Amino acid sequence: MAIRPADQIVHKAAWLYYAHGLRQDQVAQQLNISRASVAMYLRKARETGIVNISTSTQLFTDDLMAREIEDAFGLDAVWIAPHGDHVDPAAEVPVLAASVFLELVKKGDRIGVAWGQTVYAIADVMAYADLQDVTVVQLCGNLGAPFAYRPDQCTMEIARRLNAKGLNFYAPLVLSTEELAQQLRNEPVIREQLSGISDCDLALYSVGTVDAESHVVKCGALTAAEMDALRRDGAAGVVAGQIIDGKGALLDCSYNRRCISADLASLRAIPKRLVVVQEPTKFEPLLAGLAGGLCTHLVVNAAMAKRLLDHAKATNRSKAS
Amino acid sequence: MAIRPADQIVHKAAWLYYAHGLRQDQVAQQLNISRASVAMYLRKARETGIVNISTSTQLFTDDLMAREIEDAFGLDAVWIAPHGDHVDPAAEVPVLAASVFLELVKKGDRIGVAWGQTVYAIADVMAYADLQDVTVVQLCGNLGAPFAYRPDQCTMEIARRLNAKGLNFYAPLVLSTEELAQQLRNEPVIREQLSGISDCDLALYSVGTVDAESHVVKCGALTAAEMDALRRDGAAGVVAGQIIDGKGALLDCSYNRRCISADLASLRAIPKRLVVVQEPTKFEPLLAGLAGGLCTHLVVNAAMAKRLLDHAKATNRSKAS
DNA sequence: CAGGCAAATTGACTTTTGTCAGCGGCCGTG
DNA sequence: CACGGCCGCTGACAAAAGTCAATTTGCCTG
Repeated sequence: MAIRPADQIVHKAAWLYYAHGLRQDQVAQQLNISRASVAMYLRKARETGIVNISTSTQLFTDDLMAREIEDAFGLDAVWIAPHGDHVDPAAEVPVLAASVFLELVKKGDRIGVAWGQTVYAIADVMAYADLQDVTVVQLCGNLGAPFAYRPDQCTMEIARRLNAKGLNFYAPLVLSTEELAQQLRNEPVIREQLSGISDCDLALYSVGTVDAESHVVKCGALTAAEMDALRRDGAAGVVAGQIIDGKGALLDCSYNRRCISADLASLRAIPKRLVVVQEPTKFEPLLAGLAGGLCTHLVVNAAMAKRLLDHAKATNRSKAS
Repeated sequence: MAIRPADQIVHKAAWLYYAHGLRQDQVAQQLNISRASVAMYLRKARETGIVNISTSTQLFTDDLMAREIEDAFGLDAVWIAPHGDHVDPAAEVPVLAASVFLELVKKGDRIGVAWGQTVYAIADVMAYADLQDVTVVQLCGNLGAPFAYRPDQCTMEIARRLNAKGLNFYAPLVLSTEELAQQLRNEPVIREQLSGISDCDLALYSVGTVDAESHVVKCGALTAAEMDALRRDGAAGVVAGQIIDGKGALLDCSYNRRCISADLASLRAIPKRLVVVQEPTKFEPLLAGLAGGLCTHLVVNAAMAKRLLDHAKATNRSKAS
């Protein structure tokens, strides 16, 4: 991607301002344009990722609790969003997750992205970056639902923010028969996408609940009654559109067999698996995901962190006795 | 390195301001401090690398000339600083080099740094970063000279800017006898440092001239007359305090044998070797360095770029004829 | 525990930056 | 070639950020 001539001036302004530390009026003088234009160009530079402003997320890993969770669950890194000592507590987890995500991405990476409200919220607050040789791939099939957090939207939005290539997935998440799903999985286009998943360097997803509030129910992939039945059969959470049991293994059910999504083994083959959980109701699903080794890097809020730790301690005690 | 409690507030302020996009007065309100303090903390955050602001250097690689030089000399990447269409043309190369350097550094890297005016100028304008697991190692022995750009100063300053570990080199650059140099090289402390050089992921250096203006002459390691003699014997440039011939090989001379510095083979073992050249007089030395494969990434100004290209074309023509 | 010193904090002021309505040029169209 | 719509630029004003002297706080010492 060659720089368009129009971007040249944006780049120059950004360079003089941010790299050389000139003031806007000096930049304006230098480039023979008005200062107002400089201000505009600078905004554009920030929105394009020509200029990158990032904040260290160390504060949130430095928590003692984060260390304890890392140890208890064998994770590589944990970030804990403190509870509401600031204006918009709901935004804290996504904002933190977005920063963490950008910290984990490297040039040339291939990134798998699933879907859900949380993932979309992260995309929405993510800073712009200029990672042209990065590829963002969709981890699971699509839903026709009119929600903004559809798999393709999540992938596209993140790709847009990073200035990266977005690789979409042109198949429905769930089909009506197992046979059709199998056939579709064998289609070259789909097969290629699915087999490319294990080559990712980084994955981003949340976990879903297995109740009437679940996205797969809200999007019409399953009825609330069907979901209830699955829960009685051991369903504990949803990852990349698929239902897992309490141990984090794929639940043996028709729904999963009709699903076109990333194989759990492929997910586990991705070295960095960033899981972000926000809602308190997602405690059990998260435990399932952790048990199944679907997570190496975790972002949660303080309340969830506490529950995780309490759970780990309780489990240890019962083991010891 | 645990975060000191004093840094906590700096971090929080930076987080609210840069990650959440609050205004300074809102941050002040949130943290129950005055806005003036917030402004101060934010400055501190930038100076500590808690907040990172970086500008893409694409503009400077996108030049057609840069591509041509890459091809002509087989380099991985070339950046060209445009000539003085801006206030401080002398600062352009160091500022660009500093940005490029920061773009090339990755977490966990080991970085070799040589010395010289150019290297120090780069360190001096380098943005602050928070790369705690990075190690900066000094590539060559020290000089007692009262210049700011001594090897240890260069290493230390860069380490300070990156918040990295600085590994200094406690030996003189040149000794009076070859025997002593050899003995010193065999000292465990020194040997360890020297053998660690090839493990670097990135090296930063410039090349020096072989005249009375050379740093090794100005610092008293060689007299102007000795340097003259060496030039007649084929000396073409100075890299990490050592003298190389026109082909970029170590010149066979007493000075080099008395020198404690990075073995050229070790330098070549470093995957990314960033060479930065500013002064026009360094054309021949640069050619020598390029010929010796001592450079993979190059930052020069437009005038130097032109000379390099002209030289390459001339060489090609004479080859063809 | 008083005194003194340095560092941190703040209120008030100045400088710099963000914004937006309005102006002017450019291009496609009738 | 005139017209209208659109885009990008600018001037002027409002908002936000930077700065600094004065003051407070915390801390060490005698």
